[in-house]
Amino acid sequence: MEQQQIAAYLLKNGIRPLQKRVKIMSYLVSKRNHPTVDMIYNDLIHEISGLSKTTIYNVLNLFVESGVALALNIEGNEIRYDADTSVHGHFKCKVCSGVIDFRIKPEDLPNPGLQGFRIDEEHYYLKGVCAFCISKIEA
Amino acid sequence: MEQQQIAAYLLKNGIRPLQKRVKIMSYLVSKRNHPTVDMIYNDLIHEISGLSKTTIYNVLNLFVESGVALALNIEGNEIRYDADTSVHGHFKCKVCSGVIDFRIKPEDLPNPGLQGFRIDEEHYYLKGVCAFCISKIEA
DNA sequence: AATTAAATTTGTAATCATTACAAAAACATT
DNA sequence: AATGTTTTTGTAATGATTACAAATTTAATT
Ligand SMILES: [Mn+2]
Ligand SMILES: [Mn+2]
Ligand SMILES: [Zn+2]
Ligand SMILES: [Zn+2]
Repeated sequence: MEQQQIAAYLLKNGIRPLQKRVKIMSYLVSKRNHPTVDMIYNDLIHEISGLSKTTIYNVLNLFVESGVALALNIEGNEIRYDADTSVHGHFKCKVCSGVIDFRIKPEDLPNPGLQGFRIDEEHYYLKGVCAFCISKIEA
Repeated sequence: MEQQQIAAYLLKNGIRPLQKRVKIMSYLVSKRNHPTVDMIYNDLIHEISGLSKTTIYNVLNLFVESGVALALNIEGNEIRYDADTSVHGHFKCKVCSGVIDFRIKPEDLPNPGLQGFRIDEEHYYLKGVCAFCISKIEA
């Protein structure tokens, strides 16, 4: 996606499309790697000189509050971020610690039967070992 | 459940049923409140004199590794523990921060279609506002 | 283009949950 | 009781996140 499109997308969601915000969203959208703050920082520090980790925290928190990113809490010690806000599932591999998507139809998620509750977010997380790591172990 | 039964249950799962371990598991089983380490500590410190928070961490980690408890990472800044290791869903209320169960049939969870993957854990988390908090807000 | 006010970013310090570690205590075995 | 092993404890270290005030950038106005 072009930086232009990303700027327009942010603007439509009430976020002023400042340079660093566009770069961070652009990173999320293009890499699709469910990164941690540290991963984003280590990748973007080469591209954006004088980037602060605090800025990444600020921008990501803004993105989550504004609904243009999801914060994934698959494991207690790290938050991963996702620009894909559609309903989909996540698998985390214990070996390579990669997080990958799998598509699910929202209507296929089981009905919780919680009468009178307001549901804002649904997360479906799986943990295990990915096919790539299994094949490496067997070899 | 009796302390005797809990001791037998721990033993069956390869855990020596020491006093503090039995008390902590007994707490989890009877309260069913998905507590944090701090909640357990603040409740049990009255009952067990000289209890250390480190012990609770040690024991819970042992429980999770041994498969008699689940660690729930619904939000990034806290881990909650659950002695119910069956497949079921969790709802966390943003207002009262309570975590409640909802029953789901394992076979009702959508198929991720991850060919060649080994899946060890499945977590289905919902977030929102519970019926009780909604009724309080409306009143 | 210079002025100004508001919003954003930065760097550092503070916070909070968790883990590391070594000494003390409890436990089991002889 | 003596010995060796396991568990618990208390404190210090770690690591991720937030708080905060100063510096910078941005956008609007002269
Ligand atoms: Mn995703
Ligand atoms: Mn539960
Ligand atoms: Zn893997
Ligand atoms: Zn509530």
